Amino acid sequence: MNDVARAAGVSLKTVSNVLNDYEFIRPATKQKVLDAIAELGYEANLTARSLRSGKTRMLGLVLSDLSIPYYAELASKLMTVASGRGYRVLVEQSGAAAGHELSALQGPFRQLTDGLLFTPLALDVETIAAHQGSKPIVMLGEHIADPRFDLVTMKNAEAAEAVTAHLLAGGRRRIAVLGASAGDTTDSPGLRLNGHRKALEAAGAEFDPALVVQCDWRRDGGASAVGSLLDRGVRFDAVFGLNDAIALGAMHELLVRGIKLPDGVAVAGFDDIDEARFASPSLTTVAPGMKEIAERSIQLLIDRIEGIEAAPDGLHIAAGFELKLRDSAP
Amino acid sequence: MNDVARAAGVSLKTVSNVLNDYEFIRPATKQKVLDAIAELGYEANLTARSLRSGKTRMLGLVLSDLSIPYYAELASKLMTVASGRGYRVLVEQSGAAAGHELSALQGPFRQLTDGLLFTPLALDVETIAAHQGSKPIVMLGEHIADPRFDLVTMKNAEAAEAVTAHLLAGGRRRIAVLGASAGDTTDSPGLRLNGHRKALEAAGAEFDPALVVQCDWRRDGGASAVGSLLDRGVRFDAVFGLNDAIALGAMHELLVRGIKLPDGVAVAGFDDIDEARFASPSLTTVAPGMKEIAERSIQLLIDRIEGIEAAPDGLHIAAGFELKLRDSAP
DNA sequence: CGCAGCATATACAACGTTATAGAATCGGTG
DNA sequence: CACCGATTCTATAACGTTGTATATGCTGCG
Repeated sequence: MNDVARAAGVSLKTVSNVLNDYEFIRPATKQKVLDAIAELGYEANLTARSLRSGKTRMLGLVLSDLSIPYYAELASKLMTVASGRGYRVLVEQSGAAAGHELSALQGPFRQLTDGLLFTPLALDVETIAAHQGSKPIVMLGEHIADPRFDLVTMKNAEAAEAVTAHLLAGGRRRIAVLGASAGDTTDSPGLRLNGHRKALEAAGAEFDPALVVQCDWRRDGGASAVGSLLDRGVRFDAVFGLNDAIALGAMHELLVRGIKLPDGVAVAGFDDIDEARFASPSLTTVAPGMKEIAERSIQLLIDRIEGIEAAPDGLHIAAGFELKLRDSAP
Repeated sequence: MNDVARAAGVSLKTVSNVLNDYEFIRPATKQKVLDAIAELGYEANLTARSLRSGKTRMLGLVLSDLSIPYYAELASKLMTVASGRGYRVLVEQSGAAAGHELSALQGPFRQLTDGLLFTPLALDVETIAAHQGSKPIVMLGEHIADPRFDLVTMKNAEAAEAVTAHLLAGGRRRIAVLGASAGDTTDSPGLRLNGHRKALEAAGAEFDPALVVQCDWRRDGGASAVGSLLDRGVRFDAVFGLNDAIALGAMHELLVRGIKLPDGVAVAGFDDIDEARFASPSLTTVAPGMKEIAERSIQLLIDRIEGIEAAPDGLHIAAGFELKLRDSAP
């Protein structure tokens, strides 16, 4: 920067002012500086800028594992949106382990970022509240629905209700639900299960707890969950996987066992990952407005970082959803 | 750091020395400093450290799009490996556009990272060579196989040869190859096609150019490629998708058109993404040693960064592969 | 014509760390 | 007991930027 200043015949600070769009600079001066910058191929040192300003223009994204398609697609969209606003995204994989989540919240990772997009899976609200630090955090997902935190999420209950309503409309009466959690009704599985039950009630259909199975939110979770139902001789004519991975795993297991889809059993999922469109049969599912989630969470986080006080604290945003009817449950 | 120094009754630099494992420090002094650090909850400022040392302990990863499962899985593994060596990975999506690739090579992104893992898809070798800068770069993939650059890749030709040999051994004679490129024989599609031809030759089978189709390396590419073959009435009894996404898309299209897998047409892919195991039928493919690729590329890049001169310049590493036989081509 | 007041540019210090060079301490040796 | 080398510690100056306060022109008004 010194060289640029000398070449342009101005002071160091004037160069800095030009770079920072300081208001009171004569056009002629500004042009001289810009010319000198172009001629010398100067690029500002971001590390020094960060040290002085206290900002890194990086957003932290904490998720369990990038190799999970839903998170990969989300991360990709978040990066694109952030990039348009002049920020980068630094990803940290927690493996859904409390220890990792905590260190992402407190440690060096936090220092490197101006704000956090956080998908807590293991930590509880109080622990997070106790270690939230001073920089802004926006929660993604449902695990933390607390008035103290900003939250961007999807319409879990409404969307799940729509899925079940669709299955019921198709004449299905015994709908197996795969991927439930252990009793919590405020996390994603809980909310989605609630939506499912609401649709059953609305249609006057019976809710049979024997049709609800807990499992990992992964393909093999869905495969073994549906397998266990079949092995135990539980009858069902539809499967609602609480996410697409579960539904796809279940679909695979059903096909392996010679069950026709969708005639024998209809299958529906949740998330609309890219893969759902190309499964065989293609998977009926719900698109939870991921683009909107990406845009609004980045927007909110950056507003908080830059001190724009548009929204009150603890803002909760739910993106719109869209039912995607495909061959697995037409 | 000043506060820690005061609390421990030593100088600023001694605290710094303790943090940097400087050799000549009395155990007693070191303990005093560590106690003071613990008591005050001090954490070193990474930005200041970077400014002074010129290192950020971040590695750049340039790839086209994180939402592509192969890249997502690779990125996930690279992050885990890097984390074990005390580095973070900063991802930049290029969208396979030359402009983005170039700015990842030169711009602020480069400044933020100590070294680059680069998957160039649009830029040619000479452009890269002209803008490579002074920090280390390790190439991932085949697009740049040049003695001037370090490269970590997979055994494309050998693995593809093994796939085709397997299809031939299963009695298939007319194998459609989906995802070829426009003539280049040194990129991934070219090398894999070469391996395919070598297997044909070894078995004395004829190579029919009409069976080779260019398409995008995505699900819809594979779907439309196999669709066009069927529409044109080209006969084939097997499909070799040059990556899994193509193969899965093709599989979907074949099933939609009522063709039985694997009886009517056998399908094989390349990459062994997680999804391949859970497709219906499960996809026969080749696992290209992604774990090994992640480990060795990070190892090599960090060695270059830290100035460990173990290997000569322009090192080329090819990870081992493993054929995964599944239901689509048993 | 002098001066207030705004527009424009600058000097200097500070952000928190590490590199360099040199000072203090210590045990052992001639 | 002076001196040497090895060990241990420290003072000072960077790294490259931006914030604060201040200086310098310039315009227009009384």
